[in-house]
Amino acid sequence: MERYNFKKTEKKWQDYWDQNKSFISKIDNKKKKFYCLEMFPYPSGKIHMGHVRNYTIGDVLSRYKKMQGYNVLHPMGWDSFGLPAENAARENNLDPKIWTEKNISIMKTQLKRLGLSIDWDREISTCSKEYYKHQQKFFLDLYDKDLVYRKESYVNWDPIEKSVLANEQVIDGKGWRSGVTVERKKLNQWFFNISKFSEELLNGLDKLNSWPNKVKIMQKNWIGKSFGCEINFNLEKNDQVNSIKCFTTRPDTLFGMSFLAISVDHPISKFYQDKNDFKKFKEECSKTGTTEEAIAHAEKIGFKTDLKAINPLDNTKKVPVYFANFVLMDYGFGAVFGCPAHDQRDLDFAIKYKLNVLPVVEPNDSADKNFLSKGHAYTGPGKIINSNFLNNLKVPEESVIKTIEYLEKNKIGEKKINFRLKDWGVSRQRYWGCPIPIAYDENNKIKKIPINNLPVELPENINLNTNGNPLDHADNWKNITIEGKKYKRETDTLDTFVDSSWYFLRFCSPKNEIEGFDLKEAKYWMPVDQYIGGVEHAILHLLYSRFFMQAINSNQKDLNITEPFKGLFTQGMVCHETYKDQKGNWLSPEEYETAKAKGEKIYIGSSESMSKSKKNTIDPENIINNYGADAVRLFILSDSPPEKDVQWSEQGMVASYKFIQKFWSLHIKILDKIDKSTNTENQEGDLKLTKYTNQLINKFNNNLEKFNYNVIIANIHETYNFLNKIVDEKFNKSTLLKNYKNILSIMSPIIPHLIFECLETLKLDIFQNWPYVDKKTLENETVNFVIQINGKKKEIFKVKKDIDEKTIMELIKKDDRMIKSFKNKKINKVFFVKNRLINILLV
RNA sequence: GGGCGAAUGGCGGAACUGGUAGACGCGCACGACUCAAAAUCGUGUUUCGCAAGAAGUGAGAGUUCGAUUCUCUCUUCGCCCA
Repeated sequence: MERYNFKKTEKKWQDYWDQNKSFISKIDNKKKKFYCLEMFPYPSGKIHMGHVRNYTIGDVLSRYKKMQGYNVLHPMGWDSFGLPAENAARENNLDPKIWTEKNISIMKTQLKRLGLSIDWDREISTCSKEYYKHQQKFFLDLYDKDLVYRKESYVNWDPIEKSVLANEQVIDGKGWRSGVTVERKKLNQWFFNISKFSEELLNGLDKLNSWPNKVKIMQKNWIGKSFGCEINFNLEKNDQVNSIKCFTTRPDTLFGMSFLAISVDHPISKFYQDKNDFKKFKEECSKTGTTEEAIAHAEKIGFKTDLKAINPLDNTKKVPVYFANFVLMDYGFGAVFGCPAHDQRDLDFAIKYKLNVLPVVEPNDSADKNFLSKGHAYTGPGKIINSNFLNNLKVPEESVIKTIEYLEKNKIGEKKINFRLKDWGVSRQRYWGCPIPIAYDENNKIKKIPINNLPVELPENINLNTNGNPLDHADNWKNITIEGKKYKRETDTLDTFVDSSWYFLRFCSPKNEIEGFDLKEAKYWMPVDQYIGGVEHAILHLLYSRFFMQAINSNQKDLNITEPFKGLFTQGMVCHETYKDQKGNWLSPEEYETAKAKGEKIYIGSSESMSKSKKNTIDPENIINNYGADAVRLFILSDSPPEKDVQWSEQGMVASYKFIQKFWSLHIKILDKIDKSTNTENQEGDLKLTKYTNQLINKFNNNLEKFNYNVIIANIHETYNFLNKIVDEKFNKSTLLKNYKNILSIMSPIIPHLIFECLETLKLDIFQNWPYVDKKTLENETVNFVIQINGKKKEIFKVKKDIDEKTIMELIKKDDRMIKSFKNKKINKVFFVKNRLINILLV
């Protein structure tokens, strides 16, 4: 018997798909479209297991939808701008473009070896000028619409990358890529006015029914809509300032106010900037970083001013004004009032500076009443106390609204909605990114690069070994003349998140030279029906893409699509055990094997997501070489639900490989069986086979729609076991062929190479349609009927369908074991559930 | 500190709207083939018990004839935010 040669067969079908352009997609108005998109990769050099998992999940879905008759768009491209290319180029003294293109070519070959049903004619690369040309146009469009602006602002400065990071790119006070503590720095920066769409981005979430709830909640929290009011605090007579404006969500705690805290960047700070102790304090604050998280963890420190703020509800009460490190200039107005009894941060601050603490909310639950003696601020429900005319209001239902009403009536404050979402800083001080199509005249006035001069191309052959941004030093490129006037180019390039914020649109018409996307094509293909990628992009990339769609839509109403991704699926990570030697160095799985063989002592650590830094990676290329693409696809889907992390297991991988081999052997047997069968055989067996097949299709349908791919793999194993068991029985030839064909068909999205080969040996069409379920055959004429005594399972009777209570009771009374159970007992009550069970309660 | 989610054999994990817990795979054990091993095939595998039987889905309660599934409290873990 011939062994299945995966190398030969997989190559054969991959070439076939390529040559026959099997997965090329075109608009077809007669067909329903299905746009399946996986997050495109960064061309780092080689594909990793995370890619394998991501693209296999998408491929299964694409192939399934195609078989169901959808016109499927399943493209692939490269998120090819970014720092690694610049670093690699610097280290190896070559052009980032060459490095990137080489990587793309390697990774493309690797992806093709997975047998993905991708329309490669639509391949795009964000670092190509054909792509970023349009991005520059978008930028200028947004600029015209006031959705892009330039301002001086404090930024998170990554000293390793020598670049600015967005707040979202700062994790634990450290750069998300470099892992180094970020610093504060003031720079002129370009911003996208994402906060203009705060309300739309928040409301849009409600319509996204096919998004994981988790992601929607994360976005909602990120946008952070809060309801409150702004209050104007008058200051005790002062020459320089009269009042300070604050935003608060808790105006109802005003009577508990014991200080006012303002940011060190607050306009008032200009009156203090010459004072040495203030300078020192400000410097101290700058060490904290600008993220909310860093601030929360840092010790609360303040700098007391000589100002006194007057409580607007009781002008006999005056409180000190402090500069404080926990107040940010870009949230609210850079000023908050402190009510220590009901805000932990304020309480910490008040204790440190020995300020008054007056409780103004009495907790509902008496157990909470002594909160202050425990050092806790109380933020829960209750009623207002110690607050004059506000007393006895219910917190929070009445208190906030009633206080705001009062403040508005007396013109002290105003109702206000505040968002946590800040504008998106897109300037990066790097070479390898999309140039910003802007120049400055000698007065530093902004000049848009004329459309005809686009794209602004990156200069080639420039020195990357400079301090800071290499473009700053590229004088030939930087100095330009437009319409006879001299200008200097903007040398910042765009954050790479900009590149990925509209690539899904580009895929609709990737070769259009005039526009970023063709309206007709975009209207047909958009939105993406199923987007698949890692949950790590739950906030940034998805929010930015949604912003872009809003912005484009406000520009081009005809498109009439505000949400780019109709469905979202976030897959889990691929994990592997970690190993360390005695010196504490990480070991790769191969090094671990070698060291173990030598008898060295190795520490086996927890299983963690595969990463180069922990060396616990497995190279997909080796795996494909050893076991083949189908086996890898099968394994990567088999062990865990796709949304959860999966544990890489060599044994599991081998099992999948063996399964492919086993299935091929079985296929040879079935081929022979079909050959030798005639058209008159074994009614009972035929029915059994037909029934099994239909039930299987039904299971596949349900499980595929719900992304239960691991269960599908279990179904495939069961099917093998079933076929293997019945292969020696006799069947009607056409029944056998038809059912077997359907079984093969539904397996083909998972292990396409093997199945195409099987279908070919059967001389059948290799592109099968998805089979329909024959509903009639789903029903069984017998059921397994459960007999319970006092709610516990005792027996299972195989009985005719729709058996009634009386008949089943007769059967029970004849059954020996049941008779034993009934001995000396009386039947108290009987619960009968049709076709399922009977529960007999005995006393 | 807040939000969301999870917890099922030695392991990864199944179980439709409350109705046969442990599908499928790994591992393990035994058997067949073999001089032997690997590979392959077969059988078994929640725990306790020789068995009859009993217990059993993180812990504890509740609702129900019946709870892995619903409710409450707690523990641990994960993710996000502070």
